[in-house]
Amino acid sequence: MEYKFRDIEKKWQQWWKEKNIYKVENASSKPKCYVLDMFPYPSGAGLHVGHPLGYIASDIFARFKRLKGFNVLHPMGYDAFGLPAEQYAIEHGIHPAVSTENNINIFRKQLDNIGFCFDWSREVRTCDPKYYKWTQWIFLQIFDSWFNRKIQKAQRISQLMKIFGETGNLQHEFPNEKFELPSGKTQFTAEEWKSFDERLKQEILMQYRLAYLAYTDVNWCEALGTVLANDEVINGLSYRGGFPVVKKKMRQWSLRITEYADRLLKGLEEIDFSESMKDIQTNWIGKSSGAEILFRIQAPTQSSPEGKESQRTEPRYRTAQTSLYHFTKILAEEKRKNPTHEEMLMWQRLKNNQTGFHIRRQHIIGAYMVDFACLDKLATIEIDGAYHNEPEIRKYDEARTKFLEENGFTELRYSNKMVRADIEKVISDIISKLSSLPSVPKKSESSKVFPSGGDLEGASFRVYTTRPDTIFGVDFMVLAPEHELVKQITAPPHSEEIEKYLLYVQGRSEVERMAEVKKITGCFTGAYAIHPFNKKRIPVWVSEYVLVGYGTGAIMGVPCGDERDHKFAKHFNIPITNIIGDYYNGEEANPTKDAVLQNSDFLDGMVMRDAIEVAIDKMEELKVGERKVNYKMRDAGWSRQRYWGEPFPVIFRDDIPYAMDEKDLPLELPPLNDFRSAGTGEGPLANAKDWVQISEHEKRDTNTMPTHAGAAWYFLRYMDPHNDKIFAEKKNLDYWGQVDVYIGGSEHAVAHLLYSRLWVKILNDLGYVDFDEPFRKLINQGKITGDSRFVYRIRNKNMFVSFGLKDQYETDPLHVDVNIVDGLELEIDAFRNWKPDFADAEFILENGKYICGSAIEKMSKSYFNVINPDTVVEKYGADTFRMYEMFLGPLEASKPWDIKGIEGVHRFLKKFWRLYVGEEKGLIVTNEPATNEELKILHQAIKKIQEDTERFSFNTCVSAFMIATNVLTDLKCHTRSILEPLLILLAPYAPHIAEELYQQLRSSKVLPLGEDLGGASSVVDATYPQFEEKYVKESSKTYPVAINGKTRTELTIALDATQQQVEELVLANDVVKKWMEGKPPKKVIYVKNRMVNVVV
RNA sequence: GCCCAGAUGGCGGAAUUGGUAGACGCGCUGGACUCAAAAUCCAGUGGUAGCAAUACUGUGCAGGUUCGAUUCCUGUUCUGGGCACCA
Repeated sequence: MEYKFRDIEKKWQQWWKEKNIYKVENASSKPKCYVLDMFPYPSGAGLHVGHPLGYIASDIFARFKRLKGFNVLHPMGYDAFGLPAEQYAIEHGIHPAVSTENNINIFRKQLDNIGFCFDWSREVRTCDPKYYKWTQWIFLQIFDSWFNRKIQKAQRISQLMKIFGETGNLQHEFPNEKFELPSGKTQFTAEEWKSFDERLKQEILMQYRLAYLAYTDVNWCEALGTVLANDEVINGLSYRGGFPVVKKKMRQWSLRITEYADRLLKGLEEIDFSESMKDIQTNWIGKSSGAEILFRIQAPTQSSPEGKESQRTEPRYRTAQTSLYHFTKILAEEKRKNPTHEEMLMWQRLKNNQTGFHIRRQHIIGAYMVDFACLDKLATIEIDGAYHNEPEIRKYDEARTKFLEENGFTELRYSNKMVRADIEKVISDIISKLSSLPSVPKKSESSKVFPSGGDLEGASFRVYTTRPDTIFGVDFMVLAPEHELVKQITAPPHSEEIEKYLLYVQGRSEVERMAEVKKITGCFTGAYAIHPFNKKRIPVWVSEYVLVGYGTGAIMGVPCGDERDHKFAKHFNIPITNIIGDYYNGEEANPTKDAVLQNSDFLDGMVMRDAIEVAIDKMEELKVGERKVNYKMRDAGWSRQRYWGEPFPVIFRDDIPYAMDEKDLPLELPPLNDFRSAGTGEGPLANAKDWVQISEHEKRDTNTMPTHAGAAWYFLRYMDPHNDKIFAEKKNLDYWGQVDVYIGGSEHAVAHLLYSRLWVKILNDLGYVDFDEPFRKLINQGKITGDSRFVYRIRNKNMFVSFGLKDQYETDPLHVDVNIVDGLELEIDAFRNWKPDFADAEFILENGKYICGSAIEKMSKSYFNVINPDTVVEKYGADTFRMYEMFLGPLEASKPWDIKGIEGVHRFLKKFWRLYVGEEKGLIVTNEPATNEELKILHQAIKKIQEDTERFSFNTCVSAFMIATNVLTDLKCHTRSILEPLLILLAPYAPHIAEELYQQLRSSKVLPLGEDLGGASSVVDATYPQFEEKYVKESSKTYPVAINGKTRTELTIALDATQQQVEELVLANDVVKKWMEGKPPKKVIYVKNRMVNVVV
């Protein structure tokens, strides 16, 4: 009987399905094992041979564990929300739900073809309302939580409110250091808390919530009217269309993951992730410790910005008419303390540069006071209340408008009603109007307003440094271009240059800004900072290599100790102070901590390492700085301006977000046909007006959650996938617990893996799950790359030249479908039929053949190098495919797909088959007793395969199967007691052939299955064979014998030989004697079971 | 740029703690079976020299530690990955 793999595989796949072989129960006396693949996104392109690599590995492991007596949870489902489906909908008008469903069906068919043991009764899809109901529910739990730093745990908001009612926030400072109350304070007492109105209370609580709203940057493309993902932006231009992209602030949800930075770091110590994965996460979190130092700004003088110090204490800012200054100033201060409700609302949104513009409130211009002013853009913003409607006031208003116009101001007006109804619209209108205004006319004499020098009374900024010991080596300061002080402190002679520079930086990505170290850019602001200790004047620069989001957005430049600072100083000819003596050679910076400090005032003579603490202590003593732990990680942006994601389960009542009632979940996506964004920066949901606007005072969020949301907890849902009372029953969560083995690509290193770790930690804090880390062990499978083929077209001709001759012509390489290339030789007829353009193509051949070029690249449709697993399975069978994918190399390594080697694996399975089944006779297994040699082969295989499977070294397992099969074939072994255990060993790898042979053995009357292996109804539930040492034990070993480390001969020596016996035996050997050339042996090294070495 | 991983025959790879480098498979060469082919089987296969025994050489490159290094250390070159909205 032939090995008819196609029939066999179809038959058993069907049988497994009918018998529900892969259904897993939540209750079992067996130990549990949870084997999980990373959630796949069902893309329209379907699976290529690279995708199943991890699935095959996890499938083998799951089957292996089941044979070993575990209750194994091995589920599969779909991360079905996401951008590609939405983009497809925009381009083809097909609803994401429809294309996603189609894609899932294709995906499923491809998976089924490979014979995986998934329990499909547990399938989940993130886009299913029954699923995302619980995604929303968990989001609400996060929204209803805050992080108590004292106990390093999340607690309910009600707990926080109770604390506020008792002690205010004196025990729990605002997590966001920049936040301040309308009074300008950052602390409040219990009494004050009680006196706050609802709006302020909610605003304060928002500062603590683990899911919170704030203004954060997006990539905004005005021309496309949409927000773009980072990888849709290239060199500051949109990927589609090449339109300019700028950073824009939008009010969005964030998760306060920064509060968990320390716990996420600590958790890494107890989980089994690869070192590189831990490194990536550690870097991402980016914990460092050092000091935050306060630098005061010295205001530049108008007349001589670079000149000598001015002692002026009066503010330089002179928009106010001098005679009225004091009067209006008092008035302004008065008004600031008693803002109207709407003014306060606005101020919460406008302050602290949230809009990207520096806006002041109750500002005096001339003799007039405006509600808000953006002086960089010469714009004022008025909130028009009833107050302004009185005739007298109106007259005043008109005079003011006239005055402002004459002085080049643009006035923006909004009614109180508008502010109350839709503040978002007002804010986004302000942003867009301000964006369209030119920045302050630089040399306008008519204007009484100068863009700089103002408000500098007490102006200061903070820098974060890990090297406070180098404080006396500071030669310059650098602010991030986005730093809020930049425009304020820039002196007029420099403002044009700065403006230009800021424009340049706006179009640069962070990676570009960090990466290009050779290209040094920057711009002097004209301002000086004052050294906190020696009061030296330090020039303040702006440069793109400082990022606003990291630390304080400002650094102190220490050229002798930091290479980047050094290059900067050299490039701009800034004099360099040497504080490390000989350690600095004048050519390059030296980041040492071992130097003895010089030129460093009170730190002189100290080793840098020790000076760090001394410097910080002194700073704290003088109140110019403080000890500080810093994290590179920022809070996670959780809003997407997209349709195809989970809607936020919140309702805005008068712009204050409130959690939806749990019983109203899920909040389903409204039906929509047009998925283009609203053009205002809002997502497509803004077009569903009825859905968004619930009532006059109630609105929904038009954003949706990122795909990370559904994927942050799906592994919990598999434990109880159909529960409609809770996301998963506690007893199931307790039984299955952590994922024991998680297999997937390293591309998820920071996003998915950090967010799911975060969600589990929060659920753990809130008492829903008992574990703190979701994944006990993580394995990153490598990628299978494609092997592309190229043809070379002669420019402007429909003529193609073979690879070896292409250099004689001017050619362009074109990707050619790998399916019409045999090795490197192009099938010319197939090529002509491939595309109409090539029907008349002519060829220049070498040796009568057209030879293609080749390259290893990502497997991608656009490279025509995609191999569909279906075609491989059709030709060789699923078992061959599974084993070949494993045989290609180590699971974690990336490797190119090469179909050639698959023949060898296929041949192995045929050879394996022939151990059991004769060509004509059918089953040829006998009950002969096994020989010692056969038993040795079997038990060597059991040991090797068991150990290697446990450590995910599947490629060496395949080799081991081949070796065993080769030797047993040579021995003509057909013994049941050898072949039956061997079959079970193979079952995880090649389940179909194993099931077929197992069932043949079972149904054979003369050959009842061995009781010790379970005699189960399916090979899936057989018992894994037990390794027995006695069969592989040997009494002697053939040792390599080396003289001076070079192997010269072999000797068989008894394993229990003593050192002395070995020495005698070895020295008596002729070959050894020859190589010793009569010299006496210095030493004989004998390592038992390894080797012998004679040193002469 | 920063961080990480990797480099072994013509190819994919093996060598688990420093102990016979190249297991296993592909490819290639020769042979058996066959009218022929496919399939299957047998033998050989890192390089150089040699009929052979054997010798020398060999794990990206340059050094070092060691009786002994693919493995450990230092430096270096190249390749791949990550660096915050693809998933």
